[in-house]
Amino acid sequence: MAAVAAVRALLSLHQSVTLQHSFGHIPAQSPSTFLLRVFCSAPIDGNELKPPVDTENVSLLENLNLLGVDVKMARLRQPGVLRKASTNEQGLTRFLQGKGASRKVIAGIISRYPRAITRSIDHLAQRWDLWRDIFQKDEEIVSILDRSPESFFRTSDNGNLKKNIAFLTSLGLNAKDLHRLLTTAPRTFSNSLALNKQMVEFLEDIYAKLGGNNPEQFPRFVISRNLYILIRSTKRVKTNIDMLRASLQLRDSELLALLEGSGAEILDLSNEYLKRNFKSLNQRMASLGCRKADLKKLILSYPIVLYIGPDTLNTKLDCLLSGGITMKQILEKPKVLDYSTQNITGRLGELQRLGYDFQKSGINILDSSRKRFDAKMGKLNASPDD
DNA sequence: TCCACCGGGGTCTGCCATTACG
DNA sequence: CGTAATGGCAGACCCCGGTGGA
Repeated sequence: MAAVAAVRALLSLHQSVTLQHSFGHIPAQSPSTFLLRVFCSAPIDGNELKPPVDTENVSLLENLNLLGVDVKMARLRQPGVLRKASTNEQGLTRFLQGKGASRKVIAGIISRYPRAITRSIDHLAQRWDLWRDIFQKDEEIVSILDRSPESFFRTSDNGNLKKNIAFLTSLGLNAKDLHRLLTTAPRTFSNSLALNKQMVEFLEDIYAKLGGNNPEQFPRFVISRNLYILIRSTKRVKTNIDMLRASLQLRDSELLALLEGSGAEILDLSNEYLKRNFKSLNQRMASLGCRKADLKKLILSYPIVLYIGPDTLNTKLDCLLSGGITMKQILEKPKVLDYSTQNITGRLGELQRLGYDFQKSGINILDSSRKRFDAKMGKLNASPDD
């Protein structure tokens, strides 16, 4: 998801700017003058507002600096950790080094989730082994810690982790599913067992109420379709389901079919986002002369359409319509909306150059892999009047 | 041999608020 | 009380290929 990545980058840029701003009154200085300052200011800590550094563990700060940790960032995130009398940054570092993590990665981990240095070696080893039950190589785990240190370190409850794995397995998730889940949504495994159970029970419940036949299969189905579901709140999922049911006036059987199909993939969207996308799609279709029934049919047959933001969706529709494709064709083959605007535009251009007639030949050609599309283009180029 | 149908796969953290705990 | 643990939130698509029927 390039868009997400871009937003992330913007966010973190913003964060680092605000961070610099909020610490603007502390001039950049070497570790030694920094420590000197701490010592000098310590005796005179009156009742005026003072930087939090006075009570911080000075030798800890020194260690962290040596490790290349961004202490400012750490202080911003979990200030309490820097005041602790005894921590395990050395042990953690050796441990992670032993697993193949670079200095830089380790520093990044501590900077972003300082509490990591409060975990004991025994704890770390045990947790690592539990993750290794799911991952084949230490390397994979290191890359996840690098990506999301919090997922691994946020809780110290290894028993809970063990129970989660057992619970997820009991739902029918196999080794491959667990691997995908832990790779994609590692936070799931740090949830309390109760929280995970709550979502699973919620799903079973809804499914049973709608008259589904095998409620015990349903959670596994939803999870493997939507790996993020367990790190969302039941409130969010419920609100989305209610919203879809109400605005499309779905019968139980229709809602059930939706949830059993690709509908599972849009359940975790934020409530506002789903609403906004729905509204925008509704408006656009109305302006194109579609009926309510068309909208309902589209969403039931291709729920993913609601995943697409208003701007992207409208651009895609514009491209397709101006390329000589009708709304009717799109409604019959909504999967064409799956492809990126860039992909669609590029293909439309290529096809136009060949004088491809969508009314005659349909639009299936747009829904194909790059390889297949190119193969088809090769053929069309060889015999253009086909 | 072709192509429509269909399902699967990648991908997602870092922060804040609240509650639990000592 | 301070810190630790935990829950929740915003953010916002794309692509590939097996397969069975024509």
